[in-house]
Amino acid sequence: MLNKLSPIYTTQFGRAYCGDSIDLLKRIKDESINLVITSPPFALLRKKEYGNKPQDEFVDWLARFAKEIFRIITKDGSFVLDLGHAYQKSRPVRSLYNYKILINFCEELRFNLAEEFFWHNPAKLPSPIEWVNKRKIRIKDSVNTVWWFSKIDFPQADARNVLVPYSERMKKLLRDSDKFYSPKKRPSGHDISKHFSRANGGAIPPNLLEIPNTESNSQYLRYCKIVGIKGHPARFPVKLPEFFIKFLTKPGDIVLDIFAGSNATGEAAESLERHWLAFELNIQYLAASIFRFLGEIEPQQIKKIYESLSNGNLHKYEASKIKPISMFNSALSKNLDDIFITL
DNA sequence: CCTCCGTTTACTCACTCATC
DNA sequence: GATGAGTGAGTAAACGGAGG
Repeated sequence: MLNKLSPIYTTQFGRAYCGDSIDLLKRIKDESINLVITSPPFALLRKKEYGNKPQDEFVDWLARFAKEIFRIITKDGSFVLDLGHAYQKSRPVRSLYNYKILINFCEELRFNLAEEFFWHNPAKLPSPIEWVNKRKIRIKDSVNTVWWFSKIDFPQADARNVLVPYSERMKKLLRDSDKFYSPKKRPSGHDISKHFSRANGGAIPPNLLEIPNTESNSQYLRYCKIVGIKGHPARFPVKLPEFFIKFLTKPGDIVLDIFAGSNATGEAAESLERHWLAFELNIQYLAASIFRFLGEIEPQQIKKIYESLSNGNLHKYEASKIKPISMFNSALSKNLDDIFITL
């Protein structure tokens, strides 16, 4: 094994490593990562090209990674896990695999469930075809469960970073609370006071995250087309990691995605000035993920970069040299070498 | 030629967003 | 305002290869 791990590319804030995440996680020091956010291959019945695990092996398989994650996140760090649902084989009955993960991580690995989130993708196609489209005995499943785990009861979190605009009705109330609102005890028993009319800069968001996954002409996809490859087949929208990075970290913190795929997490972290690490087993997926960081460059140059990264030479590429970052805040600079164990 | 496998293919549709 | 591109899932039938 190499003494020093070599990223296949770096940016101003991040590093992308190719390899088995179990091995890579073991090279990270205890309590050094603020947030791990990831979406593993789901335990679907349909075989996917990125190699998903069967339902009966899934919990044990993912728990091996989670154990390392528990070790490497800071005391007040978080672990956010996006999981889609699946059906049992040959039955219109749900698999409980994502709930088994939740219970295993909390009861065996001693994670807290800080909060459960639901990612609603309204543009999800109606599926699975057999139960939903053909027989019409089930309706379309358009939410993923997103479990937010922590080690302690009070992990770093600030909802003020993820406030959403007030509704039109609430804006009216804030303009003239006397006219639109009368503080009193509600039938539910809640005593809604005068404080309800105080403007706090936005509404507290719900745990239902409505984010359509409809990317169709991003720079990433355009560059994939230029190079002549398909984009990663199961990308999550950048807005999803963006929400949790804003909510659970500060600028300069370190975010890790252990199943990085096309590195949407890295893109979100980079734009929010958080350091990031991306681990991905498939060199082609990881090589293409550099497209997110290149800016507008010539097609010939895009092809050259992709070739040199995907040929397996683990050629180190600095995206920041291609796309100069003008507004780099040096106060946030951190030596990412410090978080790795040197053998 | 037939059987027993495993593999491939047909089936079926809601919604968003950028661009023209 | 219309258009095109992109986003997936599980079953069962069809297909194809190996072996007798």
